[in-house]
Amino acid sequence: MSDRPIIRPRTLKGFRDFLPEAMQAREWLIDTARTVFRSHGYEPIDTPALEYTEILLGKGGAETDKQLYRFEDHGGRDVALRFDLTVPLARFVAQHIGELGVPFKRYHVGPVWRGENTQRGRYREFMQCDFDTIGTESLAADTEAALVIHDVFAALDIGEFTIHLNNRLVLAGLLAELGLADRTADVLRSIDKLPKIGRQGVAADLEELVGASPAQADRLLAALTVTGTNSEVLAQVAELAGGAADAGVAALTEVVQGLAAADVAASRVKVDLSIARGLDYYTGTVFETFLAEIPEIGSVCSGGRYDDLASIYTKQRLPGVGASLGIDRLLAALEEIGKLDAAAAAPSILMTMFDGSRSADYVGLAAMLRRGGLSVELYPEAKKLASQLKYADRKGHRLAVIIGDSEWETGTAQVKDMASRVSHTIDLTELLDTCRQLLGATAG
RNA sequence: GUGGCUGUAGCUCAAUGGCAAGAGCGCCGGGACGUGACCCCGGAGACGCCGGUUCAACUCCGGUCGGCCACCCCA
Repeated sequence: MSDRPIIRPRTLKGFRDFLPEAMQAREWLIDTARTVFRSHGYEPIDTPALEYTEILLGKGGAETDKQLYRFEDHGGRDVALRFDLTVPLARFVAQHIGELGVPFKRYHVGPVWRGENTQRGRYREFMQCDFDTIGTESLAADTEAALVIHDVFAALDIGEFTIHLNNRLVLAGLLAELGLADRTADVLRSIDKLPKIGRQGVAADLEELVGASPAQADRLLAALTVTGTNSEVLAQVAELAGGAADAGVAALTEVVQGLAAADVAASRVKVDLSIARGLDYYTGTVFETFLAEIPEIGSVCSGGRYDDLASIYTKQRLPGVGASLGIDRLLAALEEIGKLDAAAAAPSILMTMFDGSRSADYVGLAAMLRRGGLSVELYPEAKKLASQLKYADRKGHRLAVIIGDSEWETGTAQVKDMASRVSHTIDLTELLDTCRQLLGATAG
């Protein structure tokens, strides 16, 4: 015993520990996404957490905008932690595209860091999960990206969802037609508030902040709030834009038709011209994904097409399309609507320990069961049985194997079904079969 | 970045300017000493940190480090 003062255990603001329950949910989510990515031919990559600051900031990048964790390393280099996975991807493809070839499809799951203020669902260290196709302008890649989003959410089986589609060219055409093209960024920021402050609010915003005339605001909002089936919406918008949006409308049409051909339910795809976010950055198709049960948390998977990923690192033009799954936001949402229970991967058998001096025998039996394809955890000490069973209960084990002095003497074992509390006494030689049978019987 | 709220056992929450800070759940032990529900008994365990006011602070004030909420900003 030392009387040294102890250091208070704590984590930095915005940084989190993950307990097993939370971590299992994360792994389930990421594993599911990974399986879908691979099924479409996306390959995994990783890049360093730390990069040269100039790589991350690019030319004249505003450090304050990115809330960089930036410092000088031991060799005097100016370095920083990555704040997203897109910039590292740009550097990565610029550096390796020669050996990779195009099209290059990758997914990347990893932590990123931003020193910004924390709030609900926003941390300083958080996980991003991106997938992108680099090096092709074909709309087939856009369609595939949307299809991947669809397949991920279908595989997660967490209720209905809708992928909202827009195309930057449609809005660009509309704005050009209305004479607002020179104020695109401001207009987009206002449009973005549509769900929050409503049509009246945005109209006021457009007039006051952007300087649009009431007529301009009205025409723009009329186009954005067109309703109907996807093809009806597209037809109306084409008309409202007077032909200026034709390229965007054609692209959207092709993606929508592609998804239909892949048997994606029409209810899960919605052409939505009010999606403005990210349009600054994207140049074509734009996606956002909403969960039917909990739309208020916003998009849980967003992305789109960009013309040129890596122009600051290479002269080769590298267009691409991809999206990012909001892991933290999605998990928070699933917890809220109680969809995380199924995620707990329960181990199946707890081997209790009665006599510490025979621990080798318990180890041997547990190993035998594992060779038989079962998951077995051996309790590490000969604590009283009630404690061991309680532990089994807490860990979600379905069976407990109990072998004490009397069982050793008779060459038997007790196999206890945790749920029914029924204990079966069987011959030791039947242990594997009995466990298999009980697990099979209670599984369905 | 701005404003508001908040910080008591592992968790969720009480009370109080003054010698002994309570509960439920959880944990440990026992009753039934080899069977996880329930019940009974017993036990361990806390005022985030620093400073100030005061005869006296867990309680008031300030700071700090966290947490929550709204806004701002951004994907």
